[in-house]
Amino acid sequence: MSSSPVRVRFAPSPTGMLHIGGLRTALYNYLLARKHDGVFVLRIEDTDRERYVAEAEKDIATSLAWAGLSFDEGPGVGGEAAPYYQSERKDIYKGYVQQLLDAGHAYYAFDTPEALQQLRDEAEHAFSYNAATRGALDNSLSLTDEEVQQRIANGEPYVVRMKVDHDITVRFSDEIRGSVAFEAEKIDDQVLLKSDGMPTYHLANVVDDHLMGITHVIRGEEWLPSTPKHVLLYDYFGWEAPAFAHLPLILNPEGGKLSKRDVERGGIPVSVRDYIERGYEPEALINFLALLGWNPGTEQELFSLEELVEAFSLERVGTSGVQFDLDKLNWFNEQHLRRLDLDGFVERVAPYAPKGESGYLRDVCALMQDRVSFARDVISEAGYFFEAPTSYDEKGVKKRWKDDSAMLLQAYADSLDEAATFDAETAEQRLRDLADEHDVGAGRLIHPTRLALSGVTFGPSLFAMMEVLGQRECVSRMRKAVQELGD
RNA sequence: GCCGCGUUCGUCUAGGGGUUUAGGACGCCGGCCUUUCACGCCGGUAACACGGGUUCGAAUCCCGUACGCGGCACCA
Repeated sequence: MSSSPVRVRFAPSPTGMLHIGGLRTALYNYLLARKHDGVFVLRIEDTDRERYVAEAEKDIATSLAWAGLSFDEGPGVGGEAAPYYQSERKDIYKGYVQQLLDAGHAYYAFDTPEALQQLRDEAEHAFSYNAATRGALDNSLSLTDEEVQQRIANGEPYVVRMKVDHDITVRFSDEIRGSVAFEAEKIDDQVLLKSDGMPTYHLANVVDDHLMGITHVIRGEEWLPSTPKHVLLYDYFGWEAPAFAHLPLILNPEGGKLSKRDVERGGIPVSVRDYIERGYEPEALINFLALLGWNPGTEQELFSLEELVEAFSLERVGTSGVQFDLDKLNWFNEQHLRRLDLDGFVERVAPYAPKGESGYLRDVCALMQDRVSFARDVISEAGYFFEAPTSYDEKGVKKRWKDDSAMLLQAYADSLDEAATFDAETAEQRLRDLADEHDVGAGRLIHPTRLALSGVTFGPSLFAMMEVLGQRECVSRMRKAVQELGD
């Protein structure tokens, strides 16, 4: 275990609801921080005013809180490196851009977005703003100083681009993939400062990670191709780059990038919010996500968040894209539901339950905990605990309701009605006695009784169920069934 | 098109030169338990992308091919 002060950050962009892949990125960051008694920072990368969604930031906070991923520094909690909104750090970036400009590592460019788009459209393969093309473009490297100053003074919009020198190879080590190399001539002169005065991700990300003392940048694999730009930037500033770890992408069941479309197509929700709404337990989603791309090297599958912290390491994160399997998530949900103690389980079910006596819900839960995949199933699959059946399963009736059922059920109801005490044991005793009396198998009574009480042919142990339902309710439902189904 | 990353059962994965008749989990199939249905337990199904090397020996190392994914914005 390392004793170096680990500082990691999760830096989502508030452009939409928190993505499931984003939650996994946050989780891995969180795990590394907690594992090494480090610091987990939340930073909001809101430099894109065009795509800003006000609701998004709240969703990020809500989702992280729901998942149990607490952060040590960030919006709301503050910290030494505040502010944690990039939009509030504009002046900071300005200074660093100037530093780059002064050192000749960056330059002004006046090309309009439209002009660049046209170049891209006209290019045979792909247009790149780089050492080979910049001389013919509208920037401070092709213009005289006076002209540049004049145009800026005139209020002409401009951007600042990083000047990437060619004929070098940018190498860096990725914690997950090992050594990665890119030829500088393939890297373009990335815009660092947009014409609206906002930094781009690349600049802001490097400056902030350095200023915030980030030691490990853990992010999705989609960032791998732009990492050489970041490495170059650290170099220009004379800063030591943090360790990089690029996580394999989460794929949809067809093997493509998980997108909104997958919600309708494969039933795979993309937003964390959707998982919350569908009733997944946070422990299950976290456990599932942790194992999606990482494995502990043991055969343990079920983990609490604390256990994940204990077991986690970057070295055991995989390298290839992983497909999302809803069946397995569902299995984790069942497993985590069963791990709960009864009171804990009741807490999860309570929000779905009709108002009523809490002791009763607890009794129902005790019978249902091992039988459901989702907490709400207790209510949806065993509604008969809360309301008498209004109909009887047709196929069940056909199979289980015999000629003598009405008569037997009537007799059983009468017998139970007279009982001085009522619990599972007496219910069973009286049923077996009655069966003996009429010289029929117990099943002849058990099945029609279940049908009468629940309307369906499946469910928890009949006698346990009867005890929970209570004497009066059982007798009444049985008599009603005799009337309804007759003979 | 260019650049990068990847490739073990359908899916998540273990394994990192001989311990492998390639292990576990989900799913699926079968059985046991239960006069219900589940849970649980037991068993089964199913994989090293391909081709060359290196080596006494390769799923494991190297090269190539194929395929997949990602990136190539004044988006992150």
